[in-house]
Amino acid sequence: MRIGELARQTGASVRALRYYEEHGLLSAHRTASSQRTYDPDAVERVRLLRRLYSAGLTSSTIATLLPCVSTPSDQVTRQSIDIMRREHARISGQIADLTTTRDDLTYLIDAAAAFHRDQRRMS
Amino acid sequence: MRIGELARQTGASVRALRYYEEHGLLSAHRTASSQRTYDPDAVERVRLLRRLYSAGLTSSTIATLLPCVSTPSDQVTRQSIDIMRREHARISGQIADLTTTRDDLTYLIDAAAAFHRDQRRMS
DNA sequence: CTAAACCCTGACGCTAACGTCAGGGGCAAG
DNA sequence: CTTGCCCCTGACGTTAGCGTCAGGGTTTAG
Repeated sequence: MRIGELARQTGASVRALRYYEEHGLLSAHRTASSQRTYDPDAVERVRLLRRLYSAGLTSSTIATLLPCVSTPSDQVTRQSIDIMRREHARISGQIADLTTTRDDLTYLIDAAAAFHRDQRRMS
Repeated sequence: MRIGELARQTGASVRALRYYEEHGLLSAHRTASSQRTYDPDAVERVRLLRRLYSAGLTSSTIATLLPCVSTPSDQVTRQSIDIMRREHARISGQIADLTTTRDDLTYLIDAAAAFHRDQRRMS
């Protein structure tokens, strides 16, 4: 598949896909005319990348960890384990914060909606 | 309390606190010489701001919601309720993604650590 | 009184993850 | 052949949330 198709199937922009490649996170074959061609499993790869990005990892962190993900327990170093532990802790903390915030919002929405109903009843 | 003290108690930088004020998220009294002075409850306010930021809200989104937070069920509009609902959904999704990613990491760390132990045993 | 530590207002700098534009090919249909 | 749509490589633009520096007052301990 070509880049436009991959973009459609993953929700990533064409620019973003080139960016991922530029940073060593995604590879492509090339046709004689230099057009990128992707294997079907690139779709899953890109979805993984997007999850990692949205989890707050940076390109270079992802680049360090990807060898572990694609060929588990092969390119493993003490350093990569440390990075994973740090990210694990960071993400756990972030989940806790987000949960707090979400609960705050739940409370606020309930209160606000109730108030809003009352207001309508009064008018 | 002055700005440096507030920074220490919240973990935010002095620059960040001024930035929050600049965007209408934090208010301060001023001494005759223009130095900012904060009420004690500014500490909690700043902590709330940081949670919201780390939950991925932007300054302008926070600015829209803050009236609801500080004076619950007062400045409530349909619009602000919609915003809160959208953010609530977004955050829920983000928590799910983060949980997936964290579980992936847990698995990888276990596998990697085991492999690493084996490697040492072999050498 | 004076030095150290703190605060003020601009205003330019920075990074990440792309957006966007310029300029130029490639290929299938009609 | 040409119209239309997709693709290529630079390379500059953008946005948010601060960092940092310049130049200049202020507060406090001794």
